[in-house]
Amino acid sequence: MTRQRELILQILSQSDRHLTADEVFFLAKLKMPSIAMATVYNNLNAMNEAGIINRVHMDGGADCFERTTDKHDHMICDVCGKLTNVRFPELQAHLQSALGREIDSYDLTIHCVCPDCRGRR
Amino acid sequence: MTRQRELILQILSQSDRHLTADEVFFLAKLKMPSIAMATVYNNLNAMNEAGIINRVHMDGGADCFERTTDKHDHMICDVCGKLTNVRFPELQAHLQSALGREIDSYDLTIHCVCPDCRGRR
DNA sequence: CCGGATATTTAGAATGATTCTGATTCCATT
DNA sequence: AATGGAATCAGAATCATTCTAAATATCCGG
Repeated sequence: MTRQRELILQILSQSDRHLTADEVFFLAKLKMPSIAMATVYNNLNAMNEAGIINRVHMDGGADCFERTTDKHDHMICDVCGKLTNVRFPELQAHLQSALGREIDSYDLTIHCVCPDCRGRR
Repeated sequence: MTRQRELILQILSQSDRHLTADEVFFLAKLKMPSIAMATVYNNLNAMNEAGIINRVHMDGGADCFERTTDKHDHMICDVCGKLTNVRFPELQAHLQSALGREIDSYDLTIHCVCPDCRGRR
């Protein structure tokens, strides 16, 4: 656990939203001006593989990262593009029994219109 | 519908697996040596937006494309990396009622060990 | 506390997928 | 045959991400 990794993890832990590598880099530079982009990616990748953080793929944009909490899925608003977390506690078991096979993991992203945008129409 | 688009669609329709833009380009060049990569991407994007084909994101690799058939999800083998289609006919309705909101669409990718790799251990 | 092995960081170059650009070609219509 | 609009082409450009090689930090046994 280097100072750089600690800082990156702190940034992700304190953020209330998903951050791109660029955003993490920008925020990290405020606290540690010498930090390099490669370091940000190195640590994001390492922590992602260790399961400490999650990488989230965004269609037509840079990947986002978030501090891992409990297993959850993602919902993207078709109107404003906001990414939020949703939870379906039974889903893995459900898929597993429908498939008749053990599942290691799954990624689910739902596209819908978020409450804010729905109300605004 | 230009000759190029027709060819690209034919290539995807006749393939028994998901193809990257590069693979489509290679196969298209065999039939039409003057075709350009930009044309392949233009048409893949246009047909994807029109719902005629699907773009499938692959972790750490180029996106893949397939001719659209019925709605289905994807399963990637953690061992050999093979991508196969799976169907959960009830899933969208299920997610919708669990979420209490209308869903426009969703993407689900399951990570597991495919039957071939399972048997081989 | 010291020396050396190992891992990490840094800056910038390199990569790879995809998109953009501007000129050209195609096709349908007049 | 002329016109206009859309699609194509080749190659340059872009963007996110990874790689490289040198410098630095960290850790461990003595």
